[in-house]
Amino acid sequence: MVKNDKRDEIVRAALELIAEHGFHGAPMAMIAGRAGVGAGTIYRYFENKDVLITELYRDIEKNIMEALQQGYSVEKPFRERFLHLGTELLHHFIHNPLVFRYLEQFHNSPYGVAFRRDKILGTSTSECNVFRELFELGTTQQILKDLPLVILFALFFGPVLSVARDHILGFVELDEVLIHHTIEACWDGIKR
Amino acid sequence: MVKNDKRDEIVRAALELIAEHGFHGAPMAMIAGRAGVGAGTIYRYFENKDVLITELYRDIEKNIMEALQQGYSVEKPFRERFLHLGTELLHHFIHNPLVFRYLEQFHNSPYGVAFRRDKILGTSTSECNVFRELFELGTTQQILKDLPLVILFALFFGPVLSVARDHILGFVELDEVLIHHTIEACWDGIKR
DNA sequence: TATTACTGAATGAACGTTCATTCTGATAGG
DNA sequence: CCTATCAGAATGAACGTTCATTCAGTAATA
Repeated sequence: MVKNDKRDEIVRAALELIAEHGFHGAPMAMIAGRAGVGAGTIYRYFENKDVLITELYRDIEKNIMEALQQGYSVEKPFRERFLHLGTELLHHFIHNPLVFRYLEQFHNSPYGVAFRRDKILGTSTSECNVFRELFELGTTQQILKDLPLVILFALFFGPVLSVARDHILGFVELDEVLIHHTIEACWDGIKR
Repeated sequence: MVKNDKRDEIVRAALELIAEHGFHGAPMAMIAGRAGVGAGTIYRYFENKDVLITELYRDIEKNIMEALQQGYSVEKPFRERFLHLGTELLHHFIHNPLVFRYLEQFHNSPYGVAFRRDKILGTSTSECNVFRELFELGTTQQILKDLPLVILFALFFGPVLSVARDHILGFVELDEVLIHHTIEACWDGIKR
């Protein structure tokens, strides 16, 4: 009987604590406590802390991927598709601050670099594929600036992540209008 | 008796190790080893690890500030001033990868959030002041988009930091042309 | 009862920090 | 010129703490 009950509790507790305090501020004992299980129980579900961390990351990435697909259609015009992905991504971060904070912790750690390498250079089945597809189409169709994909990514993800962070930290209150303007500004940055 | 001999060695070692391995991957014993001093010697110059870390941060910030001032003149037209600051900042990061990596470590840590709060909300004498001044001027003169300062910052710093990171990690090779195009694209994002 | 799931005290490694000791080189007395 | 004295710089082994992980024992389930 594979009870995901406890596994889910462990993952939830890990997300909360790591998002709030970072990897080193979230000891296994604390995660176990928050999850309402014994410290040893975690090791029945995850080989070690690294595995817990990376599996949680994959869960999150899958969720984001699914959220972005909603209402996305290759039929729509290019610009509309871009605006959709941008606003959806920003929405998702704003409505899931724990997820966002976790991703930040993850990306700024030894774990993160290897994953980013895959995402930018490789052909991993990651959240970026839908973006990669769109951006490469945009450059070949001369809709976007003639810049390396990595630069275009930076011009888009850079502001989106910054803005999401500022919102979550309370430096700015993003509403629908502001979100829209931000993504439009990103568009101005990448469009030819 | 230049008292700063050992202090400088300690700071240099801390910069190298923390930039490369993060705060938790750079134990005091390792910093001492790299600096060629005893472990206890560090505590003659710095009260504890936190003080070492934040003093190193202030040193770095001061250097960047100075680098940005070079060739900067409030006489020049707005756009030119922006392009100057942008390219100089990017140059500085690219030519000082250890500094950049250290800043990333710092900003993504408990230390960083408080500092960012100051930088964005407060009136600290930090690297951002020259940017804040310029951007506020740009909005009042209706040169830049009518967006909160924080958003404009995100539209500029977001891409610059992303691109610098990608260059340093080897995901893209930035040359003069590419740097210029990147900063121009940022300009497109923020200009009205 | 047999098997599996769970627990949390025990373990050992790693860390920041301390402090008794050693080193260094300047000064003073002879 | 030599040697004794000394202040403070430097050292690194030792300490106490924290953490991930283990495992012997307990509870639940079949």
